[in-house]
Amino acid sequence: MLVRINTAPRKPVDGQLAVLAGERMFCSEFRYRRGSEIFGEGEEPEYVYQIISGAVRTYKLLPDGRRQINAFHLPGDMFGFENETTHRFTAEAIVETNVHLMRRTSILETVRYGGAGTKDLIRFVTQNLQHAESHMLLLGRKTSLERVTAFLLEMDERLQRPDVMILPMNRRDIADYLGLTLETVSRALSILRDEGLLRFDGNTQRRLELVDRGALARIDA
Amino acid sequence: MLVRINTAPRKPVDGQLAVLAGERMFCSEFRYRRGSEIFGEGEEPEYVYQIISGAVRTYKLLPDGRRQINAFHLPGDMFGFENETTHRFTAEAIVETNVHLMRRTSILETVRYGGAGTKDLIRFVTQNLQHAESHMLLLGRKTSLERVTAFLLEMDERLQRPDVMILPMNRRDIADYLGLTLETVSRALSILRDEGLLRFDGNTQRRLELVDRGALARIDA
DNA sequence: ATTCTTGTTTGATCTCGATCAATAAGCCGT
DNA sequence: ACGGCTTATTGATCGAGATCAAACAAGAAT
Repeated sequence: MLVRINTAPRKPVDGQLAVLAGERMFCSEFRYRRGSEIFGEGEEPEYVYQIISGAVRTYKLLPDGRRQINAFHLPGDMFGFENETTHRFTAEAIVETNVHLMRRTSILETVRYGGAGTKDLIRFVTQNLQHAESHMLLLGRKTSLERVTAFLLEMDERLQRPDVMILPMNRRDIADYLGLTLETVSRALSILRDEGLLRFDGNTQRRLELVDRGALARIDA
Repeated sequence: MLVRINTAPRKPVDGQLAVLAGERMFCSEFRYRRGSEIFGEGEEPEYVYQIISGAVRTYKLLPDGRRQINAFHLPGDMFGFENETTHRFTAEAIVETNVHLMRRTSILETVRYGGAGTKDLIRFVTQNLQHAESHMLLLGRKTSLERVTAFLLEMDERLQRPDVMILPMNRRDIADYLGLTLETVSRALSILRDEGLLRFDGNTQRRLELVDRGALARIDA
């Protein structure tokens, strides 16, 4: 029997960025090592990025080091667009990551001249906003078990429900995304495992299999 | 000595909506009673709103009634724009509220035909996103005292630092905005009062005066 | 004024998730 | 394979904020 795992990107990678800027736009490629910074909060935005392979986290820090991850970006996803003169958060490669990048000014020109990409740009920003709004509900009002379950279902969907899900991020990243500690994330995963809703696959804790998506969906209020 | 309070709107109310749609656009007026719903989550979006006077809360609910308020809207603010076919949250008047409203389709047409309002629309959505991103940091990582302080400073700024700030929303609204309970909000306010950073003005708890904005800013990490 | 309702504060106690701590399990390079 | 390092799990304890509860204050209606 064939087991689908999410090692290879499953979304078409050509889409959004090209649409946004018009097909003939120059689009170079770049590779970031695991853990390296792609851009920092407060820096001037030069490029817009689309992930070819790998994974990226974007986050904000408080002065004392507390971290809130806004979003994880997976193959096919765009990130880094700014309307202002500074980046509002930091972006880092979670694993070795290949991206397409394109000058931000190219995209702004598209908008200025009423290009076809304008609607897509509005849709892109709106989708980010939509994600942020549901994440506020999670952060403000959900329990730890609900948060972890919501995270699993979000990743499951974005990876197109693979049989075995390979998470690129560690427990601390998940915790900083969900407003929890890594211990609480680990405990919640253990509970879900003990109740038979998911399985850790083989001998590594980053591969997991959602056994009962229905029951998980019922937990995520 | 003249004491500035925020009973009257201080921002020009003409701005955004008119710019967005073009000056000649038809723009009617409407009044909502205290507590009444302006639109509900899941409904089809018909209008975009700009507040003339009053205040509005927008929120999401979980099935069991837990509520997360995304944002408060004050005189001059626009809200209710949707790119999708349904509203992503509910909007209610907090107090008696007068709005300008304009058909959503008019605004979408402006974008379709590459109107001057397109850039403003992108800026509008981006500002919402920006607010949501910093609110995620608050909800995920700040303490109750930091949250309440951040709320006070946010309102202070949006009301243009009046000498006496009149909050239109009650403690429960503030709590549901900050991911806390109303008791915790009340306790935090009492702490700030006891430490001399703010005063309750006269005999009502909704009027307050920020005595030491510097100290408040230092608390809000 | 008086009553009713709604909103706010304050206190007592509880609980969920944080913190502290130890162990275990992978991963990587040699 | 081995050792060194990072990541994850699990247990014990703590504490910030929730919950439960009561008293109090402020409007609004009569």
